[in-house]
Amino acid sequence: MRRDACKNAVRRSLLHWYDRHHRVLPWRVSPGDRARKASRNQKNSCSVNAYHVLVSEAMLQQTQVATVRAYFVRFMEAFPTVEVLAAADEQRVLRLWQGLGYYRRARHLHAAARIIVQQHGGRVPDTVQQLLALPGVGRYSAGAIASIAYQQPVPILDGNVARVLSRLFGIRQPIDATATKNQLWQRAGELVSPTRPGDFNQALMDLGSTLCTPRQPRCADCPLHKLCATRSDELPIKTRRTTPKPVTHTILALRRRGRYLFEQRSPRGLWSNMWQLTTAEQLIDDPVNWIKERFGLSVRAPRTLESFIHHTTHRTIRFELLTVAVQRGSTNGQTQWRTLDDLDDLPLPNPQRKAIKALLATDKEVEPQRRRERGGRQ
DNA sequence: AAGTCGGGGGT
DNA sequence: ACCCCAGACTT
Repeated sequence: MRRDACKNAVRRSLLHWYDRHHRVLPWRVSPGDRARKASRNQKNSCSVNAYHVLVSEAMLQQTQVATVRAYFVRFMEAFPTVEVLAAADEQRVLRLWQGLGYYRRARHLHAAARIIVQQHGGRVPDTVQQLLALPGVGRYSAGAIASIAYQQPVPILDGNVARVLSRLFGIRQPIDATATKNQLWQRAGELVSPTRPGDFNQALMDLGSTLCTPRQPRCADCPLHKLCATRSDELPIKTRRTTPKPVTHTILALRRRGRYLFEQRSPRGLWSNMWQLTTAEQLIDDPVNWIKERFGLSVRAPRTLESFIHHTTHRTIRFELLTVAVQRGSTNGQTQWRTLDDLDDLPLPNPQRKAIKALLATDKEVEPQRRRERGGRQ
């Protein structure tokens, strides 16, 4: 009984706060817009944006709202409907995802779009069970799409919500433990508003990202202050921590008549299906021999350009960038010779973009010299 | 239950 | 340096 009263107070306070302070986001239909559309009796006023919600949720996985904004807008301009996305080349989808990270998400979203068109008549499914069957859609995303796009009273649990609920209820167990997560899912399920589930879930996330932040939460401004068991940043408790492993990758940029050799990475693992200059995921002591063995090409001494560090969650990668001039060399389906001013269609990981920038800088130095030399002889 | 998968924001 | 982010998937 007391728990029910508390529950209602949380819902009321949070939704009231959300109505006044919700963030305005490109993929979000504000409560006012929805009411206006409903009053005009527009068909599908909620379900038409389910595709927008699907795309945004894919982009937002482990990625901050501020980062996603521009990517979402560009993506929707390129692929305005689920049909357009389903018909697109994966290469183009990856290119629009370039720089966002976790590239498997893009391929999953693309595959999901094709399933939605082929098996669901182009309509994003509206049940958690059907949503969970889509690639790249897990428990969180299924709940988010069902509640936000279809007003279904189902919970969500992401990093924000876990932090807010752990503080609100004073949950002192580590939130990265499976048992704690299950407990939090249950509490979220009991708490979710039956009348405005989408707004309620988004309100929890907005609260977590603007007031109930990991450090220095603004408890004085919090609508749940009087209901909160913690009112500080002493919760949540986390246990997991991993230190990145230091490794070296060697980029051997093969150059032939102003073009560089690009190869596509494997469909699995890091930067899956993205493109790169010929790169070995180790330190190459003897580049000449390595090229001989790998490509069957005899080359003169390579030139070392630069070395730089790239950080990912699990690795600290030192990239060694070398260039090698070659006289010949073939291509197959996984490789292409490209000029550096014609790469707009190739999805490239950030460190590769950095390497290409360095190549462009040195080409600018080298080219005029050669031209002068040729001119001098003539 | 632990590991893998990116890159940027904030402190 | 470190933690965190509208997680999902594999092992």
